[in-house]
Amino acid sequence: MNISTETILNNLNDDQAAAVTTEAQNALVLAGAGSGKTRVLVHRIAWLIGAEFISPYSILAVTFTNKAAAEMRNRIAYMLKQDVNNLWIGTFHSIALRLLQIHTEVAKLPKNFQILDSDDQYRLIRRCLGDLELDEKQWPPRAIQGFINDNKNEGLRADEIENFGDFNTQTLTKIYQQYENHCQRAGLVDFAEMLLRAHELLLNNDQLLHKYQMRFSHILVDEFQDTNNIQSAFIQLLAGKNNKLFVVGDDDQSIYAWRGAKVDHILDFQNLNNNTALYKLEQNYRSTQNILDAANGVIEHNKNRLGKRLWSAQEQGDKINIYGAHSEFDEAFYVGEAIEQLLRDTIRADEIAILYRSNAQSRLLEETLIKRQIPYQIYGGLRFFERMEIKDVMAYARLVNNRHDDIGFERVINTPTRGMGLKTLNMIRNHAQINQTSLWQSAISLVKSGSLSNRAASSFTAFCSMIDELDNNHQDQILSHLFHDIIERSALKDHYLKEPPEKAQTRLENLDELINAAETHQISDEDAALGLSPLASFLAAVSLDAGDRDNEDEPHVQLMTLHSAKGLEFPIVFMVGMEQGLFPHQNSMEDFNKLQEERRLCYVGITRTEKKLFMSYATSRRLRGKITPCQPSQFLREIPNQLVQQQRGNIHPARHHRQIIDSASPYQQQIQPNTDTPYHIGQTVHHASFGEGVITDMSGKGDYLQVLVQFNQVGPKVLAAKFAKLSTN
DNA sequence: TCTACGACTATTTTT
DNA sequence: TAGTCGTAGA
Repeated sequence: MNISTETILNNLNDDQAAAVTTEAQNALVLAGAGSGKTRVLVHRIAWLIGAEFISPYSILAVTFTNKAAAEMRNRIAYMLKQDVNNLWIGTFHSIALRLLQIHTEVAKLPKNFQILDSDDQYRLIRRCLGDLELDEKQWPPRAIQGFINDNKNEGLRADEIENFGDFNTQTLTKIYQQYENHCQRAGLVDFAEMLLRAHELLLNNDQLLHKYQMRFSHILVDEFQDTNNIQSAFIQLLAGKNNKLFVVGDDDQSIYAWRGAKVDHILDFQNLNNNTALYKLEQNYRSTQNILDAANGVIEHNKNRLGKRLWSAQEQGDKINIYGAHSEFDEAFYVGEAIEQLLRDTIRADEIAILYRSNAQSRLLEETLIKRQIPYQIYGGLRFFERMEIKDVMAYARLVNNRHDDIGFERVINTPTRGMGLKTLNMIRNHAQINQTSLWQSAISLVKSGSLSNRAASSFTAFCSMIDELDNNHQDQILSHLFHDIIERSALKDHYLKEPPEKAQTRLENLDELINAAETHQISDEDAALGLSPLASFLAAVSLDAGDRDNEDEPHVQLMTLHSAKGLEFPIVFMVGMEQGLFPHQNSMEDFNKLQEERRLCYVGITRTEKKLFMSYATSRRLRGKITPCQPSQFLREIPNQLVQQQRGNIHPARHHRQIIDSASPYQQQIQPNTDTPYHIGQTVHHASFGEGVITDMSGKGDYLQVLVQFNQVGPKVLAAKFAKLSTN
């Protein structure tokens, strides 16, 4: 080993070093935001290999995203200056998948089983509903999807669900069962299934369990606060009584309870695992003290915390800017203006992030940035491998790989249209359902028995020979050739070209990108060892790949939801839409636990900031088509007052809407300079539905003019003058 | 098979 | 308001 222990401990603070060198069997590292969490994990693994001489082969490291896994692997290799290929490091899903691939037979899966993404899963569920002749109105596929995944995350199979004679649960369970049968027959594995089946694989096979328990003497888990029940059970099972568990997490950053993550796992870790040493990392290397104080101030309103208080050796820094806008337009204008100023002050665009609670908020901000010609990049939305054209081509590829892939079959049997409409497809489905075969098989036998219409029969025969030919021509195993052929021969290209030119253009570009991806796909040693063909290896890799590619050429302002900002950091952060009902979100406001999660989300947002934080809210906003008066978010008030620099407005709850009277926005004047309004305070006005009232307050100008009207019948209302059509008699 | 229109809905998302 | 989705009708 060519690395000294000093090198490993170099540049670690005392707490970090203590965690890295722990001799306790188990360790729980509570790592606050920006406290060097990944660093500790990387150094811990380096320490195990370099100082304790543990073989990389005996180490398992688990993360939640591919990105985190890749980063960790690189940093370890860089530090140790050696290849760490035999170190198992990956996401829960990729590790589970690997186990299933190695032990397909024991796991009762066909050798060429396929992965279902959530869109595929949704389609399959709808098909199951059709099989069972259930009405989608009464049994919404989305809800069923939730039911199935929730239960899988709890480790429950359909036959293990208690229904207590409840009809609802009985039906849901029946659908779950039908879905499971389908998957089993067609060799399909969804994301939750991967984890569940990998867990069962070890749980039900003492020999295998023993083998892996003997192998992985050291198990490390990142983002432990985000584990769901099955993930936690999997880790605990693998760790057994004797192996060493090293988990890192932050209870204050748990923001995924709504998808099954349980903070309890981190809260209970010490009780569950004897000999656990606790380490807290509270020194933050990212943010100024003011930002940390603000974050601390907010998160302290939560109960049941393990308790941490971030501090920084950095300067106090700037105060937090809070801007009270009149409307979402005013807010966007403010953000645009502020960003332009920052860019003039030599801040690079990619040093700036705009964070919001929900995706819908991005639109107006985008428009503003476009207008000002500020380059930006949006995170989220459709991922590369989820795009329609990509999934279409992939479906052909899946059929080439495995004719019995029903998901692929359903997707492209009539795309582009080839005269195999709903009627034919239903016939094929029924026949398959009765005979328990794949759709492909079913279609072949229907053609043989002459049950299909001539048109359908001949078009299926043509489809068949196309897939076969693609397969035959692919004997050279060069993926890019295959994908090129698929795109040409399937007539998909012409199909997309019928769309509006701009759309078609993007689609074709994406297809080129897909050929690129195929060309650069490298089959890993493990995949090769498993005997996977390049195609099979590519299909599996794609299923687990979010496929977001970073935009490198020019710096862009980053726009994303607060959720997707987790784990990232930016010198300048804008948190917009800080309003009751939007953030905290309406659906989370009444429930204590949900509100706490929203608060943690706010904490995550604030702690993304290195230097300067701008927060903003609007006193009125168009929500679901309706202009709604809004109150500043309670989280704004939880920030200690002395840290705040209030740009305009007042974050304390309005008394009789007094706050909208205050100074007009300097930014608004630039939109609509000095437009005289036809209204004045004290004026009597008439509204089509609210009736007669008196204007008691006004703010904004021009298109953005808002009036507070005290109506005789319905009381006070804030109205946008432009839309309210008030008559003044 | 394609188009048009009405109904419905509207947090957060990795794998 | 705006976008998606399913169905009716040509």
